[in-house]
Amino acid sequence: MTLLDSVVMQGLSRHTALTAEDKTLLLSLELNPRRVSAGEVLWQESADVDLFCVIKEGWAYSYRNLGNGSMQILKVYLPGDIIGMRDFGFSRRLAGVAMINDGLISPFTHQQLFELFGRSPALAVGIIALTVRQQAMLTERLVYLGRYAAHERLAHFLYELYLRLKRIGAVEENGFHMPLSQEQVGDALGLSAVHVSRTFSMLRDEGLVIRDRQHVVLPDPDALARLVEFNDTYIDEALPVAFQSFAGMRSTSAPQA
Amino acid sequence: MTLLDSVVMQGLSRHTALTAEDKTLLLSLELNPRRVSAGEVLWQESADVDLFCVIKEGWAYSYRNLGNGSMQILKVYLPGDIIGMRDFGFSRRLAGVAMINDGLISPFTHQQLFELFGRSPALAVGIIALTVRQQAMLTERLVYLGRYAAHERLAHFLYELYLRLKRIGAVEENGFHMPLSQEQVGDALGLSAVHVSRTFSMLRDEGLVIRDRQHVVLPDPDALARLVEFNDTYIDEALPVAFQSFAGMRSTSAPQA
DNA sequence: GAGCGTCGATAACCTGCGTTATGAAGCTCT
DNA sequence: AGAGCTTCATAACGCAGGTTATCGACGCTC
Repeated sequence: MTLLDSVVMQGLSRHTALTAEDKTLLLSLELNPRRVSAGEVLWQESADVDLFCVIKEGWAYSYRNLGNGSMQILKVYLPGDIIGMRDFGFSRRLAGVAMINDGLISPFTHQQLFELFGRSPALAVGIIALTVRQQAMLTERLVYLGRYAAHERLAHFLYELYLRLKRIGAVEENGFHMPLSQEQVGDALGLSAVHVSRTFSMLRDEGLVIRDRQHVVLPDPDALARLVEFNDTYIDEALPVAFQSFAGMRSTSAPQA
Repeated sequence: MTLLDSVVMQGLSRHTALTAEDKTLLLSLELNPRRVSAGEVLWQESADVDLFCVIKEGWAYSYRNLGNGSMQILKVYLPGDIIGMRDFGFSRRLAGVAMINDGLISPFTHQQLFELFGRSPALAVGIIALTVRQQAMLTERLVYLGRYAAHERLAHFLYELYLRLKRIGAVEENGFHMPLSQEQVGDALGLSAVHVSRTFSMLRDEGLVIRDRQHVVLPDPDALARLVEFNDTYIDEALPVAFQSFAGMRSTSAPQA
């Protein structure tokens, strides 16, 4: 259902125009898919940076284990995301990555990535743009951790998931599957599991979030968006024009407004 | 005292080998230096991304103004840092940037950057590596905001400044000039100014930080480093070998261990 | 050198969130 | 279907850190 190419290409072609050759190159990244099970650690912090992955099915998260025994989840990855690009440019992993539920991933090497970059500037630009956007999401979370209260953090987190899932067609009637435990949500938001539970109850009482086990419904997404003043620049905005020329593209389509 | 080239090149040559032509190209970025005064806003959030800057003198910070009236400082920039690369790949600024004290900056355009990238893969790799490291520092701050107490955040913040300043020769006898107000430190760490003051007093009482107005001394930096379990990977680590070949470098020097 | 504005220290008070505990509901294994 | 595990809801309690206020020290300008 979530084929690698369709998801990644959808993301890329949003930014740049892709030739048939580009598409073939992209597909070459997903030649070796592998089943992974819930909880499986793809790599640990400080491990050598040998490969990156595209998630085809399932959710994953990157995390840091801290000296005081707690964990900070840095980012949640959904189908179609590329994992590990954060470590591009380093020789050791800055964070571990683990699967949240069962899934299917396609690992590829540094080598493959460099080759793809060398052969297609358009893809290089597209992949770098995706990476930059992921960093922007991290920055957004930083702002929330620093300056917002628990209910705003949680609302923002859920709304971001909602938008990202909608883009990959995983939202139905404003509802989606959310395989994270409240403990994990807490680790992402810098809250205790207990307080996440309290905060869910609060959002429920205000009619903003309905949740039944792993199913979440946002009855009025716009109301949530207003609550968190959601800044969606980093999710959808097109590349600046200067990029197009740098990529030396045989582009036929104009960037979106 | 802090010439652009010496600082940036020092950072770059740590990662890659630079030819004479590379150095000339780099110097071309600093042809139009401009004096700026304390508090001056270099650009606002949402402004068009037209240029980037190298800081030659003075400190700056990037920030987000929030709907609830507070501000989150994302990152403090020191002499030799490149500002604005966070927005590379976007057409609007994701954050504003303002000067902390009087300084000297060298703005350069998208155009110049692309040209430099096209002419020197080594410089492209080096600059991207610098950008990636800055992102890693942001991630580190995110972890601290999420999971550490005030005294640990402050200690980490000061120790990071100490290391970065030492690299550019701005530390003398474990002391350095720190032009941030406690209000600004609070905005960076997600704390109130009052609590920053309390926390400074605490660290003073424990003999870890001595401060007199804008002068900060860390009597025992190693003790501080242990307190925050400082992870300095992202500050000094060399590029992975694969990068060297990708850059197609006429390299004569080997990367550091 | 008097007046003013900014910055920092400290105190008093309040609250949001962490911690610990308990019980209920669902999941898995046999 | 019962044992044991994990997840979640809710309550009781304590504390770290926010808020407000006051005062002193310093750095401006005229």
